[in-house]
Amino acid sequence: MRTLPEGMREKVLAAAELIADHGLDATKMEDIAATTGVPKATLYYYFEGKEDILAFLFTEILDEVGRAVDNAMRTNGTAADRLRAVVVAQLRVVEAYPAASRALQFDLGRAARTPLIDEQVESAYRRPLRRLLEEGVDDGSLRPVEHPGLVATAVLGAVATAGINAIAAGPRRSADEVAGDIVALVIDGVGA
Amino acid sequence: MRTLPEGMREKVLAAAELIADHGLDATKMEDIAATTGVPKATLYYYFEGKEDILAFLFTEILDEVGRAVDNAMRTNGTAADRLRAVVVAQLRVVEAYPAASRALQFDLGRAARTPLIDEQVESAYRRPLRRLLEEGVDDGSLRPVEHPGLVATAVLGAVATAGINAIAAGPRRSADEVAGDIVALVIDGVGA
DNA sequence: ATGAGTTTAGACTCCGAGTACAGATCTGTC
DNA sequence: GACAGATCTGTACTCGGAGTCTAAACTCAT
Repeated sequence: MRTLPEGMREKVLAAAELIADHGLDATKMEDIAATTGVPKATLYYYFEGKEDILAFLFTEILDEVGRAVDNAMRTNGTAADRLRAVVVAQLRVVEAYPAASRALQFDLGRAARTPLIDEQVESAYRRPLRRLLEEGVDDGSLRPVEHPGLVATAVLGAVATAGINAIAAGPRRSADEVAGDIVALVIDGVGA
Repeated sequence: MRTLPEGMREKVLAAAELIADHGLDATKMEDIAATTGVPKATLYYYFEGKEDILAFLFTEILDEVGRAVDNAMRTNGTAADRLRAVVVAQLRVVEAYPAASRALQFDLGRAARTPLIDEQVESAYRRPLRRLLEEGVDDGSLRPVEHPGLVATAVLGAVATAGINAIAAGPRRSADEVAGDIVALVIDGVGA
């Protein structure tokens, strides 16, 4: 993928909606050209193909998540406090990029097969969560778990699934409205 | 889709592995024919097309989840007890159908866009969870949450994501090994 | 004005989904 | 056994869309 010129980024981001609605394979290059306003030949000049466009969209949103999570990790307070902040940060990105988030969930499988994307998911989502779980044991704000990696994956699944299906789709709630329940689930569970 | 004759079901289930590995669109009808041993013309005799085969796979696994969850719901004990049983039941199905589970996650978007499949996800996963959350408030075993539907989605996301990525893929742990951490997360959270 | 990089239209190749159909094989019925 | 109908399968076909190629137009620095 060539580096995009001024303005091209925003145009191409508009393809997210299309892809989220129909899935990548049902989306024709012609359609992407039509909705983004970037001619097909130009798309092929900048991107390797359809998958590359999808990878670009994912990279954009995962970069954003990475930055937001990084900031949340830097706040001071207990690990539990930072865990709350990380979850809220992730939900806010879903709110900011609803179409790309939906596309990401829908074409997750493809995403996971691209090593670069996979690594981004790892570093933006799973690794920080896992680190927090470990730090929380040290500072006493979180309880120890048997498999931290597994629990990190579960938390990621909970936040992403709920976020996407309640914010970017379905009831279209705000991130803040959703955050309470999700944070409470992660920290306290649903037990009485 | 015509009703399948004796033995055809098992053969076609073998396609799950293929689809889970490469995704549906990268999987050629010829490939499915080759790995299942069912000739392409015969596949088209029984199924409308590729999507129909995928829908069949999803329906099979979702039926299974539906049955397992149903049984778990029928056990006696508090809502919290049954919630534990439901989560374990869902993890066991992932363990029993790893390839189909991976395929489901891989082509999640397609599943969500197919009304019949979507309804099955709803009735096998989300509705029971939501009902348990409500019953748990009544019997005092679970705490009330603001949006039960949202929390049900989050729990589904946690269980499915962790199950698929730790049982059907990645570390390939057993359902029982994974269940402890996941159940604990859902009921008690990770807070100290 | 020249040349390098960018942008685009349009025509082309190639692959794979799905179709058509005819022949083969199986199943029951008289 | 012979026939009718359904089931099964090989082969040849159409058609749409991904990606390629080329050449022309346009931009912009020197």
